[in-house]
Amino acid sequence: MDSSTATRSIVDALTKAIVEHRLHPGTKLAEQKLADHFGVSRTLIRQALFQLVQKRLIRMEPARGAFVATPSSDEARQVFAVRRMIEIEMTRSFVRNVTPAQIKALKDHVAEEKAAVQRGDVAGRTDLLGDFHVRMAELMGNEVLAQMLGELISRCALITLMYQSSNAAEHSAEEHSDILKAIIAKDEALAVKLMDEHLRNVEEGLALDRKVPSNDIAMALA
Amino acid sequence: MDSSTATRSIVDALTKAIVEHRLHPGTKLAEQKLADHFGVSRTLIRQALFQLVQKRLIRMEPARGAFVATPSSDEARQVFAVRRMIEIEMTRSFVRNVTPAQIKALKDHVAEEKAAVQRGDVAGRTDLLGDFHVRMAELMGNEVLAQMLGELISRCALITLMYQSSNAAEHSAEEHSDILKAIIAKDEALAVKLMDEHLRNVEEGLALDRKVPSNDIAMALA
DNA sequence: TCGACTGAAAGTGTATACAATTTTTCCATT
DNA sequence: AATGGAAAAATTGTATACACTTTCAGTCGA
Repeated sequence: MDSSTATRSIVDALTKAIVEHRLHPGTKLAEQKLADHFGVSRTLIRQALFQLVQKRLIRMEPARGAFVATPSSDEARQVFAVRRMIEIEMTRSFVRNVTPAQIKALKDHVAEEKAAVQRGDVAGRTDLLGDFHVRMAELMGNEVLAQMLGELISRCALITLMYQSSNAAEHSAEEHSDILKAIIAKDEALAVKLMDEHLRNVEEGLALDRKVPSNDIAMALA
Repeated sequence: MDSSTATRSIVDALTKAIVEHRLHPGTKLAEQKLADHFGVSRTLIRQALFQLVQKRLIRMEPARGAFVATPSSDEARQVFAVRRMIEIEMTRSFVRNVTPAQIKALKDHVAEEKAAVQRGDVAGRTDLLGDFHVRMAELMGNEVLAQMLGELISRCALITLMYQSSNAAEHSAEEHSDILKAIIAKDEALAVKLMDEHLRNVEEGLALDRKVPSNDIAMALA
């Protein structure tokens, strides 16, 4: 009946599966299998897949099908560069207009993060760490910003899975806490500096130089 | 044959038509008419429309069809706010790493802008004015950035059409020229300041407070 | 004349059919 | 056993069919 809702729910489900690492980079997404799983025809699956291509979460190869995206290290660096651009200014703007309610919301969020870290809930922690940034955007009341940042962070979820090194962002939660303190103190320069460093730390925690297993023989031997 | 290419070309054609103001905000996009026009079945049109929804260039109403988007003034302000966030930092980063080749490319672009202004080529001018910003992103070699900024500027094309006031950004070309001068002088602070002001000028040149003709009677009478 | 009902026309939402391509399987050949 | 290749199976790309919803025109009644 309602077109948007049907395919949208498929898009959401697949997005969630990819972001939550239940579908790994490179995985083939066969249309009929997805159709069977969701109990719909391939038509709707196809519509959903094309939307996921736009979100850069999958890629489609002509006549070969859809695959979960495998972002290159170059792309990863670019995504982080854009995140820094957006989030530095977002932080600046946030500090300037911050309200008590916003501070409380972020405090609650950081508390949740710490709780997840404490109880060793890796999946929950990863989720929450990304959400902190989207939460800031939402709290600013800028849906366009929240939307764009959300998409960038979805891509970061893929990137993280591909390039995660052992010493992956362990202290992100602490860094969030520090950023929040600077925000509360209305120390614009410090908050911006901490946010910039935080994002650089996350990026440096990745092994972006590591060779990624490739199916392409030509590339592997280059 | 090649799926991506077929529907992609439809997406591109429709995007171009919307951005170039050949399709006005609110226009109904009937699937069969589009299918006839492009000489394909509704299946492909549908796939294209769903992608355009993701690009926020159209909206789809359940069982009622697709319409060219009519961004609200709130959304317009948010889009500009995000543009400022991105472009301020982009400018900063650009100045820091600028090369002679990049300067030449921007000089050429500004020259084209001025030529378009001179000969009263309104359509060409509008195009070029947006392209200046995307061009900067491209020159930085960050495709992710260029892509995102491109999408934001596409939305600005719609916004401009809806809220354009008489004294619309006449001197954008000059402002671009001034920004470029600051870049050449490697005056980071000035370049950033000029870019910020430029984007604010463009936004203020719009009549975002003006009531927009609405088909929704309830809203029109509110 | 105006308004509400009714049926037809048009349009959307989804499934299915079918051609074209890719992948797999299996057998023959070296 | 390894290689090559042809037939079969599976998968994608596109069109079409059909149910359901909205829109519109025309008619009837007040």
